[in-house]
Amino acid sequence: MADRAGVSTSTASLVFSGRGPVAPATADRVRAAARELRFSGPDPLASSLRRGRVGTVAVVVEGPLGMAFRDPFALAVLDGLAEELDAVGRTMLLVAQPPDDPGRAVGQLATQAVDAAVFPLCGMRENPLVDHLAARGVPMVGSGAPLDPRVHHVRTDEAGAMALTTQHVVGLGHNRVAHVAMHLSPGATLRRVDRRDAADAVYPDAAGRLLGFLEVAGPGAAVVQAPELSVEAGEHAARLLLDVPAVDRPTALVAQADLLAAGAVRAAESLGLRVPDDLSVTGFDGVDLPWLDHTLTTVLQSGAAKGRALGRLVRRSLEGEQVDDEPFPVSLRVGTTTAPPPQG
Amino acid sequence: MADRAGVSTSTASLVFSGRGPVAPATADRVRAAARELRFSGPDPLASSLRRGRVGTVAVVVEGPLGMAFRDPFALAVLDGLAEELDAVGRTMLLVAQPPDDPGRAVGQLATQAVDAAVFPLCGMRENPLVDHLAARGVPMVGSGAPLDPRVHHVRTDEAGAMALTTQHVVGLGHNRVAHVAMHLSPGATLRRVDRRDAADAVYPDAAGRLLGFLEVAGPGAAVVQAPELSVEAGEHAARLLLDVPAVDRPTALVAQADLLAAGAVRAAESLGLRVPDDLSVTGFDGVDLPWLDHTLTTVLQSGAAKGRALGRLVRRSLEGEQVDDEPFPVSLRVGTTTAPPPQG
DNA sequence: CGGGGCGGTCGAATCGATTCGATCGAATCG
DNA sequence: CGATTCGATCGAATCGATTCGACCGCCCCG
Repeated sequence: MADRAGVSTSTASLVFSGRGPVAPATADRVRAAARELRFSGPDPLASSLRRGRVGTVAVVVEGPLGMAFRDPFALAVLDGLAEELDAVGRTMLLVAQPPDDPGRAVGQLATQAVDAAVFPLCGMRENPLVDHLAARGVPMVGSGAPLDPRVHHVRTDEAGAMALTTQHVVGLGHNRVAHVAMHLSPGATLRRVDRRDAADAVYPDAAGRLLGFLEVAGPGAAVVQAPELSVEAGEHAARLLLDVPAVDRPTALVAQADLLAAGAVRAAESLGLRVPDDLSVTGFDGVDLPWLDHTLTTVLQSGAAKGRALGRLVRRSLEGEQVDDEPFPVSLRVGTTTAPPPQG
Repeated sequence: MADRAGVSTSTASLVFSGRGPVAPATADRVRAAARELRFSGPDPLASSLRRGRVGTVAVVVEGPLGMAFRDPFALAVLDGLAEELDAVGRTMLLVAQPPDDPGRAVGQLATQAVDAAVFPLCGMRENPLVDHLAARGVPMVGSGAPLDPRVHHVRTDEAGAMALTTQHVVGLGHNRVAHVAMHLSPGATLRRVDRRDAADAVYPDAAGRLLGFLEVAGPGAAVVQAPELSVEAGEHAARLLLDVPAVDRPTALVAQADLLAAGAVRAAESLGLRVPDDLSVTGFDGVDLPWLDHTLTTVLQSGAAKGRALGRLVRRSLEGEQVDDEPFPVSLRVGTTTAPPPQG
């Protein structure tokens, strides 16, 4: 402690925080003494303990970081969130919550002080972490379906959004429309699914989109679940749907994510199908895929804007405001991957 | 505080930390009282203050998060790091350090308690953050050139590694070999650079690789600097080198990163050049590019392994060991993007 | 039967700030 | 010239644990 400058700790504190009235001369003496003693500011821990806030917001992502951030959309959300949190001097504590052991994260966070927690990607239902944080009185915000009333949400109408692209291809005249869904639960495998699977789903965004699709395409439409959110997974899933006799082959593939849609485009090309002439493909998110030689027809939602919306919710919770869920708008972008179905 | 269970705070602490000897009956009473009062464990802040450790490691990345993590290699490093830190119960505090205002991050971290700091991607030289953290006595580790003696490094021989691919294409018979470099300094622009630029570079890894290339290819070889690490930037840079009369056109492009190399492949294809028949292309890192129809000839370094190595260095620093810099091995992977130069 | 050792519990000091109320001198005002 | 106010500074309580040394029975062994 730098009270070697001939002043009390109280005054030194006043100088560093810049709060109370301090004579300029005294302030200079304190700063000089601090420099001399190589004192680099007040101890963050002690300071936080007294003031009751840490300046840290937990960001919970599922599974390995490398996997979660393979999705450009997630990155954009993170960016927007960081921007908004930066503005109020908060930093992000990254917490990975492996789907196969969601309790681990509780142990991790139990010893961590945080001002708030964000579940930026749609969380699962019945997350033990939510219970823990609620007990500690930590405000929580998330995006995705409004699952838990203790979490404030940036809400997307997943079903309605998914209906946008589905409606678009149906409107183009397609009547053999199939669906590539994201994984509905942790550890999901590549397989066909249907309406009933939506009810058991752990991830409500995937389930919501699935229902939105079936609503428009009809309950009999073929659906394949991709085990993870990646181009490869999308390719495999699409191949399962496309590698059949031509008469049964869908003429349009509606995917739940751009990454999956990109995989579908690749699958089509490797099977000798031209997009969009032989097959229409749609995605979801509107991310930047510079290596893809098409502009995907997709549901446009700005990841950065979503991240900022989450950030604003955090800020408001931190200021003690009563916050409501906030709707998040999406729109249809018609690209170059959809066209009327081939003749005959 | 849950000493309503009829015990002192000391005993309650013993129960929660599981350290001292406590009668099973007492422990149960304490736990019951805790549950009853909805007490969710000791306050992390107070606990950290007393014990002197927080369980948090700062991870400093340059620029917007979304940008930093666009590079799959960076993600892999992060994953490896997370894995190793997880094992010792440490979480990661993400700190963005925008290159145009490196001082910002100091303000951010000044109010944050951390046990250690990691500069996972090669940091810049003369980082003010390093001064601040050194003053606080926070151990630091990083990868990249061993710039600052206060930072312990996982060290890669950038020049030697870059020589690997360069040597490979020269060995195949190429004598018009050009180079696509990463940005050498913040705010770099797409332009030709040469040996002299390496001396002024802020990012020593890019500079090291540039020197390694020139060492083998000769000081007269053409070099273009890409302004950022992305496929698009690589494509533009490559186009600058390739879109010239055929007699002047390089027959091999040696890139400093796989992302740039992928861009170079795209540039070649859009110019009607076949890879590897008309043009050989090499990369650096060995990341997974599922959408690329080639296996890049590249310098293989495991991002996950590098992250784990960083994590181990952190652990050892935390245990108070005297740690040395650690060399990190790389190897040449010959893929399908290199071949002897076209005849004539 | 008495002393040594041990398991269990408690008091009190400590970690390093923030902050409220008190104090004190000087300046202002009537 | 006395009373009031204001600005600057200081003391002490507080935030909520951890942990060391002390204390106290009880058991075991000589």
